[in-house]
This record gives sequence, C-alpha cells and structure tokens, in this order.
Amino acid sequence: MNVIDYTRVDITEVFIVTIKEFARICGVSVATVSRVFNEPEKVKKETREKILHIAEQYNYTPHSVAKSLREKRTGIYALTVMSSVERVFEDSYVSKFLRGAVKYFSENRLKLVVDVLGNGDVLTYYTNLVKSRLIDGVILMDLKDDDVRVGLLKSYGFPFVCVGRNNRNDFVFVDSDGYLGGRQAGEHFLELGVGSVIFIGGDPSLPFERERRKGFSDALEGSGISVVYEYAFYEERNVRDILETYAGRIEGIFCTSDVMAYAALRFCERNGLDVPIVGFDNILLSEIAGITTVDQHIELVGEKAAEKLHKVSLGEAVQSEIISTELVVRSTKRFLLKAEKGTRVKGG
Amino acid sequence: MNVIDYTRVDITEVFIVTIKEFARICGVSVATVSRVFNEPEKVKKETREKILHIAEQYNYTPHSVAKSLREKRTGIYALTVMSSVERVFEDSYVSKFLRGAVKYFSENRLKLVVDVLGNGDVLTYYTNLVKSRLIDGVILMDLKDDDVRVGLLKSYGFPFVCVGRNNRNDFVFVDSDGYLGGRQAGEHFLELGVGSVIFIGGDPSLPFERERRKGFSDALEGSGISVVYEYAFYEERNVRDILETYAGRIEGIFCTSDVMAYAALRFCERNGLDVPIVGFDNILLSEIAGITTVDQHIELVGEKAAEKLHKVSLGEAVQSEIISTELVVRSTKRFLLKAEKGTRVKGG
DNA sequence: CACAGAAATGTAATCGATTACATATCTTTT
DNA sequence: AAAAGATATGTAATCGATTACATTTCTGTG
Repeated sequence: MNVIDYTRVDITEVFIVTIKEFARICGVSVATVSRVFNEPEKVKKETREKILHIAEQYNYTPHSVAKSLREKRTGIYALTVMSSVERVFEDSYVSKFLRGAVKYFSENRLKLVVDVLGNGDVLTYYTNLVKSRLIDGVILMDLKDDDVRVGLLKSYGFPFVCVGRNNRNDFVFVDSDGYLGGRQAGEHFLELGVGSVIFIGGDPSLPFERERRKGFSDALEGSGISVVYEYAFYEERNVRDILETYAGRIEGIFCTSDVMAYAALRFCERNGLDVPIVGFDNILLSEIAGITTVDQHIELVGEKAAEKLHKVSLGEAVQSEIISTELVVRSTKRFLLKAEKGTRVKGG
Repeated sequence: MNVIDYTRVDITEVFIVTIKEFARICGVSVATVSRVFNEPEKVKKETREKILHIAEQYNYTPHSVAKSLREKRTGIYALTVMSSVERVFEDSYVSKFLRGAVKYFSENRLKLVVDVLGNGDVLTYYTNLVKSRLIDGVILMDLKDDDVRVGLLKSYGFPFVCVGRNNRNDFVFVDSDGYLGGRQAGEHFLELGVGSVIFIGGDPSLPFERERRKGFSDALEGSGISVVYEYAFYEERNVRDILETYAGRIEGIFCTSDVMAYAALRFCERNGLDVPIVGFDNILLSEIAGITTVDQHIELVGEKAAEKLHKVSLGEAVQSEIISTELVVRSTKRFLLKAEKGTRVKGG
C-alpha cells in the first residue's frame, strides 16, 4: 500500500487538490474519501480518522460545482428585487428583510444571491433562472395581484415562497400582520384617552394599507372616538396639507409610515401642537426622532421566509405564516402619563 | 437526416432539456449547439438560425453548473459582511454599497452572493470559499490594518478588491475621498463666513475619521476661523454634552456622521440656537431633516468595486480608485444667504 | 477451519456542458 | 475535374464530484 505517514504533514496546503489526488495521497479510493464527507458511518473508524486528519492538513474541500452537478442541488437561493422599488436596498423594508434572510442562509451554510431586475423581461428572467439550474429556490417580493411569476414557477414545479400576500394566496407566504398593527395603533389611542384621531394612509390601493386601516378602525369601533381617514401617498407635502386642514380638531395622528409620521411631527412642532403621533415601520428615523411606531419585525419575516424556502426546496410540507407586529412606545409616553392621571374615555 | 420541421414548434416548452436531447431535436451534434451559444460565427448562418429558432420554442438554456464545471468560472461573486457591523444591511453604508454593486452585477448577468460572518473563523471561512470554487472573486469590506484576509487571498491568487484602505494598501481598492469631504465641509463654513466652528468626530482611531479631520482643518488653515475638535463616538448623548459645553461660543458645527448631525440639530432647536450644521453620509435622515451633508457616493463606490472585481477576475490590470465626495447644501442655505449679505471673513 | 453474511472498500458510470482534434463538405484554383 | 485550402460539423475526452454495483476483507458460527 502507498500510504504516506500523515502525522508528518503539518503545513496547511495552499494548493487545491481534487478528490482523485487527495484519495491517492490518503492511499484510498475516491469513493472512500467521498463517503467520509457524506456518509461517514460507512467508513471504518481508523480510515475515517486518517482521512480527516490529512484533510485538515491539506484543507481539502470538495469542488462544490462538481458536487452540485452530480447532486442536482447547489444550495444557492435567490432574492430578486424589482428596480422599480424606490431606493432598492436602502429602502428599510428590503434591507431589514435581507438581514433576516441572510442570517438564516449563512447560519445554514447556504448562499443567497441578490439581484435587481427592471420591469420588462420578468418572465424571461425567471425562466432563465429556473432553466439554468443554478438556483435551488427563489423568494418573491413586491407581489402583485395575479402575479405572473407564481404561475410560471408553479408550472415548472420550482421552489418559491412569497413575502406578502395578494388576491389569491395559493402559495406559501410569510407576511406581517398589518391588521394587528392597525389595531395596536388604535388601541394605543384608546389608552391615551383622546377624543378624536386622524388616520393618514399611504396608497389606499395597496393591500397592506387596507389591512392597517381595517385594524385601526376596528380597534376604535364603538369607543366613541371620532376618526377621519386621509391618504398622503407618502409625501411630506401632503401630510402638511392634510394636517393644515384638521389642526385643532384632532387629538391623535396615526400615519401608516414613519416618514409620514416624521412629517406630522415636524408640522406639530412648528405649529406648537402637542398631539400624540404613531408611525409604522420602526425605521432609524423614528427611533432617532423618538416617534411611537408599529414594528413589523421584518427581519423575522426575512428569516422565516428563508427557512420556509429552504424546506420547500427540500420537499417538506410548509405552512404560510403571519408575523405579529408590536407597538414600540416612545414619545407618546408623556401622553400616556397624562391620560392615566386624567379620565378614561367612555367604552375604552 | 432527422431534422424536424421547426416552423411548427410553437409551444414554449416547460420541460428542461439537456444539450444532448436538444441537439438531437435540432438534428445536429452537441458541439454545434454549444458553438451557436459560445462562438456563433463558427456556425453556418442557416444552421445557426435554425437552432436559435428551436431554442426559442424550447427555451433551451445551458445548465450553468455543468458549464461552470467545464469552464472553471461560475460568474458568482461574494460580499461578506462581518456580523459585528452594527445593523448590518440596515446600515446605510452597506445598503447603499450593495445597491451599486448589485446594479453592476445584475447588468452584466453576473451574480452576487451576500453572506454574514461572525468573528471567529474568518480564515477558515475564506479558505473554504476559495477551495469550494463556487465564487469567482470577493469584495472585502471593514478592512483592518494588516488584514489577514489580504494575505490569505493573495497566497491563493484569488481575485478580490477592497472597499476602503488600510495601513498597507498593497491591493486593489475603491474608497471615497474622506479628505475631500472634510475639505468641502470646511470650505462651506468659509463661505458662510462664520468665525468659529466645532468639529465633532466619531471614533478618532478610524482611518477615515482622521482623513476627514485633516481635510477639514486644512480647509480652515490660515482662514482665521477658530476650530475645536471633539469626538462623540456616534452617541447622541455625547453630542449633547459636547454642545452644552461650547454653546454660545461656536458659529458652526461639523459632525462626521448624519446621526450626530441630527443630534446637534435637535440640541440647537431645543436651545433656540441658529447655528449652521454640516453632517456626513447623506442618509435618509439628513434628507428628511434637511441637513446639509457630505455625500460619499457610496453607491458609485459599490458599482466601481463590482466592476473592478469583475475585471480582476478576468485577469485584467486594474487601478485603485478614490471617489470624490460632494457637498449637498440644504438647511444651511439660509445661513449662506445671510453671509452673502454680510461681510466676508478675512482670508476666505 | 471453512463458509455465510456483514462490513469495508474499490471500479466505473454519471451529471451536462465545452472544446481539441478528426472528419466531412464546400470553394477556389489550376 | 482534381487538389488544396477553407469552412462546417462531429466524436470523444474532460471538468470533479457521487454512488450503484462489484469485489475484497473481516467476523462469527458450526
């Protein structure tokens, strides 16, 4: 036998060896080497330990591309962001989501490819993605009603999970609970004991905007608190205009995004108004400005989406999931104190 | 010959075919099919068009893993972020950088893998990355002095570029010009015609903090403007404490981060001070709060880093590059107007 | 000790592309 | 019309792993 004295090998090799060469060095066949890494129990203890020891010196790592070709699985997943999304990764939603997803993939020695895509060739893009066989599964964001990607991926039997819901939901998804978020905001005003509030939404045509509004109005239903509903389409100017109209007549402001809530805060400060404000998203801005807000736990959404995609691609049965939101109370604390001292609102 | 009537094929196939099957369908050999996609000029026009036509119907896409194995190149690059970086992707630097890098890779049909890594096993991690042969090159961020990764990658001859510089700079890097940024901030105060300014830095041990300070002091050198230097380590509380000490004695504030600049703004507002403030980074916060700031064009840094890495991995000679910063004038406009009406500072 | 069955290891096919080299076909020239 | 040269196409080796199947070695039993 041509076994080398492996106890003498003590330099970590910079050269990259193939399984064939490595097997020769170890004095065994390629099958045995492969087994050591994939089904170690099938290899005699001594042989296994010898090979592992030499592997450590030579830092032998299987060629992952060859492995992938043979195993028909790469361990690579993809997240494609539409370039139409404003600010793409700077957007707090995408970056928080990414953080969670990358966390899962990294911890499980899987890889996540991040890509942007213009509007035109969505179908070609996904068809190529599927047919290239580089990717084990994809995460779909910015879901549209009757999203064409869903049908395409289903027809290929290609693993995917969605972030958010649409009009069909005939797929695995992870979403945060916009309805609950709206409720929490509403209940917060109940506790504060205010008499009238304004709801300032973003784009009323978006599903999650409808959810938030529904939760908010349900929470205030029958409380006696009067509510008006307006939409500012995420524009600071619009927030100002709206508040200009209602100033003096409202005792609480709920904005469905922190950026709008910040605009409201500035408006109030400039006009000497002392009105509690609740935002949505919990981005750095609201943290620094000390605005009470609804946190969607998007990082957790990302982590869950990654985990579910992984399982789907492994053929496991997977349930959709809705992540609870959480109210982060900040500036409005002072109003809370005030309200506790004062009288409770009827029906609260 | 066994050529099918390809004009009749009009369903986009959902089945995935190998080059072998596809070649049989086209009635040619695999070599010819491969050439059509890789060296089309070597295939007779008619044959080529026929094959491309059938390829369109069948949506034939070469198996990228098999291709990679043969070509010893995957077209996949990696960006590994240390998990020690606060807020990881939410951090504006990382997310802006990512946006630029992904833009380049996506436009060039390349892929970017994003990964996070704890502190412990940096060398093992990179050794595996190199030896797995999945990745064509890496971007190094959060560069440390005498960074061990540089030596490791060099010894393997593995393609990489760095974002930022360190004490050696014996590698290809892309960085933004912190010195220029500091200068621009300084020159802005010169134009405003203030008599005394305060420099509030972050962590003085960081190379880019030193650069910014140097640029700032050089700009003000000999202008007669008095400058004091303090460090707040990015903490709002520290900014407040520092300003508490100097309030009344300063006519301008330069903070080396927008978060600190925002803290300064709040302090001034609360204390009724009307002092021009310049920040650094141009994140959403400074945009919304209307703070004048130095934009590092990090997105461009990301795009350049991606491009250079691509070229390095192709064996091309590549130069390092320093990206110019730009002053984005916002709130301080009113001070500018004031200064223009008033007298100019001596030596300005 | 011989033999059956289990355990360990080895041999060779396979994954799906690219491409060097071989061969076939078409032009051009004499 | 044959030869030479150019153009087009085909055959088979190769990239580096995994694994079904074959073979060898070990263990326990009658």
